[in-house]
Amino acid sequence: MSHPSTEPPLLPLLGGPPPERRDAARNRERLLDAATALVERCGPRAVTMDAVAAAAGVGKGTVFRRFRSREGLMAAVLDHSETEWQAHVLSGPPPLGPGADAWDRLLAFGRTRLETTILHAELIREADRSGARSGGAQAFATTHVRYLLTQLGVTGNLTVLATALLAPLELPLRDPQVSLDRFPVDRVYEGWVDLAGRITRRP
Amino acid sequence: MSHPSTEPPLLPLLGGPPPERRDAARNRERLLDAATALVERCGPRAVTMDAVAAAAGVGKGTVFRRFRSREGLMAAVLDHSETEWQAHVLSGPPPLGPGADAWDRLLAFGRTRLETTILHAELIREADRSGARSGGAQAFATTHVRYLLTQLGVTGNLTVLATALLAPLELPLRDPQVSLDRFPVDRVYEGWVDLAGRITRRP
DNA sequence: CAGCTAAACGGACCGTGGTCCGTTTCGTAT
DNA sequence: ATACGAAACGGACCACGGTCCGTTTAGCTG
Repeated sequence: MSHPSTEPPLLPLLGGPPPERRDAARNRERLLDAATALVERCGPRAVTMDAVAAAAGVGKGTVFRRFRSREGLMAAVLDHSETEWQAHVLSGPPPLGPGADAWDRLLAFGRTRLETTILHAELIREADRSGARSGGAQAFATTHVRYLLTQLGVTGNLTVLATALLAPLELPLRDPQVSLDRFPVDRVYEGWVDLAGRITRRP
Repeated sequence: MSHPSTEPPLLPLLGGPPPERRDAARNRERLLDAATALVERCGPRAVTMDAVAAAAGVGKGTVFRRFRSREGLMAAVLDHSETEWQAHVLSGPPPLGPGADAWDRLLAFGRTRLETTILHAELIREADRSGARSGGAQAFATTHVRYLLTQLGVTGNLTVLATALLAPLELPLRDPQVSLDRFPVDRVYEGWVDLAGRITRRP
């Protein structure tokens, strides 16, 4: 024990878990690409883990070590597809991005979130079997809505209020009737604006 | 074609689908009982379809003919466990049942629904993998909330408003932190009352 | 009661999600 | 360059959900 050189953490270990080995990172990317491609081509429902592994040229065990479960893999694919929207929300042009006042941002948020939900409906369902919803996607939306509500001077249990506000934006998941083919989606959005007005106590 | 006696429907076939054969009904009950018992003993997560079939003394195919899927079976068990609560809502004593004014009924609804959700959390998760939620349980809650909102003179898109109102009552499903061990559940209920006030535009 | 049909039955069978463990590879320390 | 421990790899393996189809049975008709 005379040589203290066996201690790896010379720096305070800022980044939490140790970094990924190079082969691991490479495989993660291969897998994500393969999965995305397969999902696009066949729809999420039809994609099997074996197929993803094969397409990525990797063993099945590797898929599960990286993504834990089928649900985890789908969540990763989803997150990846939603980064663009998230970027728009965080730093895109107003009214969705910063610059507009909070109410207008909220409305833009609702509209675009509703559209995105419809667009990714199948993938969301696959990524979120058994509503654990700890996945990045939901967390992002919740955080942002809480922020906007605060900006609007809303006080109270923000978790409850944000949950209430977000739920109807997921209606397309339950009711396949609600699609982009106009009619019902506009109706939902209209109702949602009313709801937002009530929750923020607008006259 | 001279004998028209081959036509079964002498009466206009009021009851929709034809009634169940006696053996089928018997097996449905056996299966429901067996499933309920197993769920109670081992928790829903651990109950396999083979086990239910065996415990009911029935072939596996029969389980699937009756309940379509594992999810369907769990939904049936859940429905059965929730009948008592539903009866209270429909015809029990006030303020949950009829007799009290709509606002008080709504509050009682929220309280008891929250408690019931916590009580049946695991079962609900198993019964509702991939939020189809066409199951009786959710439909009942939605219908009742819409009714109460109407009584309170709320106008607008009631589907959207009811969805918003019901969502936070399912928070325990997402956050295992929220349990009956007092603190957080009271906090959620408090927040929900505030939400209900906002949605019905109470001062 | 015999005969018939549609429905219900059961369990062998299949595909897929998930695990396990012997082998290989990476990164480092000497 | 070599040695070595930790981490990643791969694919055989298992369990469970769901289907299929040959067999049995309920309930009617004459």
